[in-house]
Amino acid sequence: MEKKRANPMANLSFSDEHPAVTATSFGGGIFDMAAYEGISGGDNKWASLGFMDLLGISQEFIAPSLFDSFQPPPPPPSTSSELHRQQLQGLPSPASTVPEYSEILTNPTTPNSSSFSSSSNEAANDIHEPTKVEDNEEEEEEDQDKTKKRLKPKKKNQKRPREPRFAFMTKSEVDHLDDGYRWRKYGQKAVKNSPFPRSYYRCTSAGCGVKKRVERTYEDPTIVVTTYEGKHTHMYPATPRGTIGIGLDPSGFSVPQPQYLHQQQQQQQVHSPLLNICTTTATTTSFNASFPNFLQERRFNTPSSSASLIRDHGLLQDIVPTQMMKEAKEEQ
DNA sequence: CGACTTTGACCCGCGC
DNA sequence: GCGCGGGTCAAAGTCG
Repeated sequence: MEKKRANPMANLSFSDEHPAVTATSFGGGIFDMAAYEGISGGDNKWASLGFMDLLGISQEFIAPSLFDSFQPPPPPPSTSSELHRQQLQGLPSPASTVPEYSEILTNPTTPNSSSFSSSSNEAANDIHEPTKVEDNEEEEEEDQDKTKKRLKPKKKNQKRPREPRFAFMTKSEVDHLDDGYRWRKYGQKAVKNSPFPRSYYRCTSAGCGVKKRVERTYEDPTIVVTTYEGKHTHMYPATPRGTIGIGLDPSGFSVPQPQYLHQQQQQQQVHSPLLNICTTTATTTSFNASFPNFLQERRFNTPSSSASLIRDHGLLQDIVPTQMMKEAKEEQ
């Protein structure tokens, strides 16, 4: 049984064995967290920073246009798992605004280090609807011998187009980080050249075909590589797992507390100049997945520090180039 | 009892 | 064609 997925902060401890992450790769670039922490005093402000904060993206960048096709934002984060979720959604993190989440302030944790990459492929132009591969054919075959598995042969000569993928690395002891959506595990496979299996999850919402792969890197077992595939076709769950459905206004968007806004402004002023996100060649052709939207927007809006994007060919080594891993290690 | 995980089998694409 | 590896299915088991 997988008991790691619930998002308890207790499962995420980087204070001692895993000292503060000093470098985070971001799509091929390196985000020097050590410099950040030196400025910030090394406290747990990290836990209250959203990914947009880390990028130095102020709320001006989170214009409505940016979220035209975006998922509604989540409730305030209670754990780093929720920080993780907000990173996925490219949202500022309205941290430490609700008493229930005060534990986040008492845990001397450092943030997860995340490395993002995203990709698409030639067939990624129309992925707005979940792929419905099998329909009537299958029902007709239901009466057939049920002792055999896989009675429903997939349509031949019909390549199922791959959804664009969005992969990132997270330093976490928790395998399945709670990003707010509800996932059902539908498979697990041993990964070649890795002692850690790869888990396959699917969004449980009806009609939503978003998938998620979770695996650990064999080079650094503390790094979890999560790959999202597809786009959610539903609203953000009102009461996601392990979270409380608060902080959402009727439109589904969270309303930052004044305290949060103030905190964020301060942090941006201080930390934005420290971001060192190197630009590499972006080969991604389209971004129809939800998650990379902010990256794309970022690239156009802030040429001085654009996030780099890499293709995901479906394998870990493609998602996370070895060089990137080495760089991250050397910085630690 | 529903939701979810586990796990072995199966399907498919790809390289040889 | 064959073998390998990735991805998926679905029955059975587990949990709350």
